[in-house]
Amino acid sequence: MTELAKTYSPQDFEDKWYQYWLEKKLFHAEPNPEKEPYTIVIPPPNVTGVLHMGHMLNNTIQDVLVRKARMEGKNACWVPGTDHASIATEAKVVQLLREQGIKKSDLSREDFLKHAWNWKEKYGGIILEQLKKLGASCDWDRTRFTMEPKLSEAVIEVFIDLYNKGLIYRGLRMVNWDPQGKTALSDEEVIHKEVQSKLYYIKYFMADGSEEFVTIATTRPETILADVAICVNPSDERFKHLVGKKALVPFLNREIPIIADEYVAVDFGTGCLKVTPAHDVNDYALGQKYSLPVIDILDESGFLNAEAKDERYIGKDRFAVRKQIAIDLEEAGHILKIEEYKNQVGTSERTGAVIEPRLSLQWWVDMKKFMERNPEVLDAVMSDEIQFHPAKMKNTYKHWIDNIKDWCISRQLWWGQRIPAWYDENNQFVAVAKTEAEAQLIAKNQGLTANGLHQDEDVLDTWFSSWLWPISVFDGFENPENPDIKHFYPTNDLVTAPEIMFFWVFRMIMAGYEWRGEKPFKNVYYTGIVRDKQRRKMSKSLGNSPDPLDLIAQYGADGVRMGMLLCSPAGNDILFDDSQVEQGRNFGNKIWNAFRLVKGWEVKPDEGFNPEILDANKLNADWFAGRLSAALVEIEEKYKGYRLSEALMSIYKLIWDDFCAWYLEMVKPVFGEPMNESTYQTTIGFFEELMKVLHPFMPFITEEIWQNMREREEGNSICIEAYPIASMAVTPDLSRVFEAIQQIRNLRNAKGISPKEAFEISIKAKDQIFYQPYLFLLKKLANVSSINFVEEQPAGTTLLPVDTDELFIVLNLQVDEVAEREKIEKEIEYLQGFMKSVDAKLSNEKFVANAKPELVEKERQKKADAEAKLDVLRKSLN
RNA sequence: GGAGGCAUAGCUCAGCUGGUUCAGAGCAUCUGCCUUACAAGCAGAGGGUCCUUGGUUCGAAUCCAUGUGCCUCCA
Repeated sequence: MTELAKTYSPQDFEDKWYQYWLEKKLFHAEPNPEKEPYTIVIPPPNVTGVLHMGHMLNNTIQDVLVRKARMEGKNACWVPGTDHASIATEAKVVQLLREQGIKKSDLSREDFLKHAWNWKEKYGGIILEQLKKLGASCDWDRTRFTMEPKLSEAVIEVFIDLYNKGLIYRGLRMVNWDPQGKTALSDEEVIHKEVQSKLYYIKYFMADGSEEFVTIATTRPETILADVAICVNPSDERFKHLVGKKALVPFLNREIPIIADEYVAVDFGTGCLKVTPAHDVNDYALGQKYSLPVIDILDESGFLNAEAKDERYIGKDRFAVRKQIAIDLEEAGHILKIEEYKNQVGTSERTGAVIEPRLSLQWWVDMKKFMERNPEVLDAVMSDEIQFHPAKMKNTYKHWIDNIKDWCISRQLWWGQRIPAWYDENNQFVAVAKTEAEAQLIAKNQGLTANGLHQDEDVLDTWFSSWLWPISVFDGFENPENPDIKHFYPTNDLVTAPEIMFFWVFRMIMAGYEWRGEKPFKNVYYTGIVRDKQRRKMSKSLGNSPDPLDLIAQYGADGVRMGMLLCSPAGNDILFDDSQVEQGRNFGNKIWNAFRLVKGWEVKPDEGFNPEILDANKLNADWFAGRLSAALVEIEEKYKGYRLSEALMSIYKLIWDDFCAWYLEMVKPVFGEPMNESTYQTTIGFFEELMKVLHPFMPFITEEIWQNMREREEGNSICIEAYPIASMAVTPDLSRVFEAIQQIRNLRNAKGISPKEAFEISIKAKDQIFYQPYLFLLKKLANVSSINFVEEQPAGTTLLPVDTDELFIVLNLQVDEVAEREKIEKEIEYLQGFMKSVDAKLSNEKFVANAKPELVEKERQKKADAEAKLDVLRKSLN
């Protein structure tokens, strides 16, 4: 490269370098006993997914961690892949088929799956391709899919294993039913939303023909058709006389008993509860307790079935019936009143449909028993064997485990691993087995003859695949002793969103201990949720989410990565705004131009240079080396605490402020002059180190610059360069010199004096020698033409206090004496206040007695410094 | 209804086991600069009763309690 573009344009090189990295296989890892492994498994995005801002954030963080580890010489392995997303994918395929005029019900299971696989082959990899745009350094040779044969086999084996251990059972229970997806959902897949609805007050007349009635409040009037009882609190005086009597269900005139149970709250609604065991979890429990019948009036689509009895409603959707029955009840005089009411309604995470509690036969994991077998699942997190970042997430984790419920794992779908359970011709359960033949064998061994053996029609919950991910991607079920799993497991870091702590994180920990006897990861980093400026969650339906690929096209992947990470401490939501990405892009531009400056220097051997320049540059380099080391230590600390935003901010300031604003200005030759060889080399060396430190965050620009700063051999890359280590060298402290420079610049600003106009200055210093090496620097950066040392303030000069020294400037214009005095007086006032508080402390016997000695000493030092400063200022007033 | 979290500059956040050179950073704002690397820039400046009220302490942004307001999860 000879000519560098004047502005940074990431589009020119980002794709090129990504291709290069792939070609050189820099992201591929094989087990290597010589190297310390560092592993991350990606939270597999849905095959149906397209990249959104959440993915961007999440995967950028993973990439930062894995790139840093790789540069540290670890055997870094980031395993990518996707999950099959049962409901979402099946819904997509059904939709696609419908557009082609094909109904799912017209297809056999096999044919449907063929369509589904076709769909997956065609669209399933999109999101992984998008991750490449972002720079994700995944080991693509290891890409896995939760429904590929090996992983599916693991799922089936795990199911059988758990069944044999007595941890899985089949049971008739109330489940969350998605009438649109026509499947059961786990509790975690139900999203509760507040909705505005109506509370209907309905009269139920007594069966004895009297005029008496009870009033019941409900938001779901259509369910009265499934009522089997009315329940009141036994202590409720209003209804005591009615307990044991019977009431009539409106329209149906079914006689239902009035029972009493503590469950009913006296002060809620009317104090009377209608009991519909088939359509409410709590009612179901009540029904069980009092042996009440169960009348299920809804079919799998949420339409009323024949059990509803009333012809007006049979075959109609529940919401249509709700409207209609309200009108009919009103006309029939059963409605006392209707109130506006806010309540929580469960909706399906995938389809958005309103969930119906529904009684159905499903497969469950017995979580309590599981936890009894594996107490480490909780203990490991509480004891920080597995560390959560931020740690406060531990509370939530514990609370959830303390209230754990069984996990419903069957789904009434086709896309997924089919449950390996077998039934006979009467649909009686026979066995859990991998194949029909094995099931037959089991039956025989139990002395059963199983005719018409057939497999369960349902598939397993997608999370029942995902929870095995850290093990299954390394084929740890197929061959638990294989070199991959032995080397790469347990993994190091997991980066995920807080809302899937229970869906996924918790269950992976369960699986880890159950099948490997070992945690699946050492650290869990919870990202925030990406929101817009109004704190709304970014979502497709709101349309408030920018397309990450558009952003990358506009600002470059580095800019987007930087913009996202600058404002996203672990566990905090990120309020996304384009301006952040702009800041990232601007930073890229800054680096780009610094590189242009350095590359543009004409370099000549040190011989023949003014020794003053050579000496000064040597000092400059020493100073920056010190800054760099200090920053490296600081950055390392932040990494250790998973404070990536802060680490990035430190790097940002190191490059922008220390390197560009100070160091480069310090060594920059005057216009037209050459740069001396040794300083040039040192500077390039610094630049190289800076690029390495920044590389995990901004992989593309750092590679581009790194490749161009020196001759590189084919196949080399900054990706695999050694990460910089802090040195211990003692370095000059320039803070007083910088302060002097800033004071002078400040003065120019305040007085409106051009930076081009050189000043003559005098210094009254405690230690003149100190300044000697830096006079050249002071002149250069503050545009000072001459410096001399004095004992007293020369006449007609302005004083600038620098630490405890005094700086005098010859100003060729009228000084505003009054303003000047005011400023100094203000400063004196502050220092006096400061002194007072320090004195108060020092004269407080209890403080001197109780505080640590070094603290007291510090206070004394403060006092001495303040006194010296006050001295300077007071003198300047005279 | 239950559990947890949060409250510091206009915005987003730091502030570790209490101790005024810690009230701080970045962005935004304002002022002055088209100073030959960068206007995607340079040099500066202003801005906060650390949510309220109590308490513990020699000393509280920091610990405790109360109230208020927001958020998340669960029912």
